[in-house]
Amino acid sequence: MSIMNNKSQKKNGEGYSISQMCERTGYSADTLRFYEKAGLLPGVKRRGGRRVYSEANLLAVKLIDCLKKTGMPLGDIAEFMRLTTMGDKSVKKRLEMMRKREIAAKAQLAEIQASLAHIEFKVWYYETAAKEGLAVLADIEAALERYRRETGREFSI
Amino acid sequence: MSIMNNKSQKKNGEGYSISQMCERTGYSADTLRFYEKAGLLPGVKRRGGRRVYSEANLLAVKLIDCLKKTGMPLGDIAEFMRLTTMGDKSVKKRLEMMRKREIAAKAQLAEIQASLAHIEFKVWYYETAAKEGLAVLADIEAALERYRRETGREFSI
DNA sequence: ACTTGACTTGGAGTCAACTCCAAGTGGTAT
DNA sequence: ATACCACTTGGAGTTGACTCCAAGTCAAGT
Repeated sequence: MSIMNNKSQKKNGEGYSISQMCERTGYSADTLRFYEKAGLLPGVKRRGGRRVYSEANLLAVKLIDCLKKTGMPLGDIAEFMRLTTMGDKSVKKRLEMMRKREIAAKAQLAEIQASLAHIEFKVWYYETAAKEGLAVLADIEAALERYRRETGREFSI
Repeated sequence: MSIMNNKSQKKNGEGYSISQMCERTGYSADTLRFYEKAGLLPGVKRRGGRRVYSEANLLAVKLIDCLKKTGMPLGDIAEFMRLTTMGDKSVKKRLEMMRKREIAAKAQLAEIQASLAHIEFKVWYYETAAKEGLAVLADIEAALERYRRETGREFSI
């Protein structure tokens, strides 16, 4: 329970340790190190050999998380991050990449929505089968028609 | 240009060849064989050693596609497909699995929407940077505030 | 009968994205 | 001073999902 002494005063003046980054991002230390090695996190500083992450690094990890969720490969993310170290002359390229990502994300959104519609039909199907048995749903077209009637939802396989 | 003879009359009376399945599903022949080996497609028939896929098999592949898109591992899909071969006594279990999938799909939908919001901000950010330079956006909080003002969209990192 | 081409099998190889390990180090607490 | 523990590195191993290959088979057309 010590007040900081002369030397450790600047200890936590800036930046996060790797374990703090794990808490804040949900990524494991191994993964954060792996990302750095793979070029996804350029410019992580060291103090006494240890990694010290900046606020910008934290924002970068959050962006990586978004890009990954829309299916962007780590190699492409690394390329993007490399561009961010190049200032204004890489802005056009970065804009282009983000526009492509926007399209990809919208496409993925549509896919998941279609999948969800299918799964919701399956839930109804098995709820009905649990009550009435699978036999009454044997005719798939009739089952789909009944699903539309009962739920008001539009769905066809 | 032959009319079917006595023997080949029933040739295509029922079912699809593997190449027809590739066309209809977008999956490669290797992948369809791999899925069968992994237990995702139980009950594929043979004629003269060759696979003959039924309408039910086609529907199964379409369901696999949905489940995969919501992030379900192939092992879990195989388990689900095994249950579908067991009739009414597996309905409760199947319902349970589909309800879990519904939750997973909705969660994924929310994630992609959040990612898309982030990416749309980035597109605006680089569009603005392309016109005015990165310097005017250096203060991230100010940039976010300007983004909300200019686009009417809600977003914060 | 012979060629062609789409199919079969088992098994090996590839790829992305981690995940784990062993040996060593630096700052803090007793 | 010593022990502790979170951290460091390079590199090997794992997992999931394919993808490719070699050798063989079957049915249809010439």
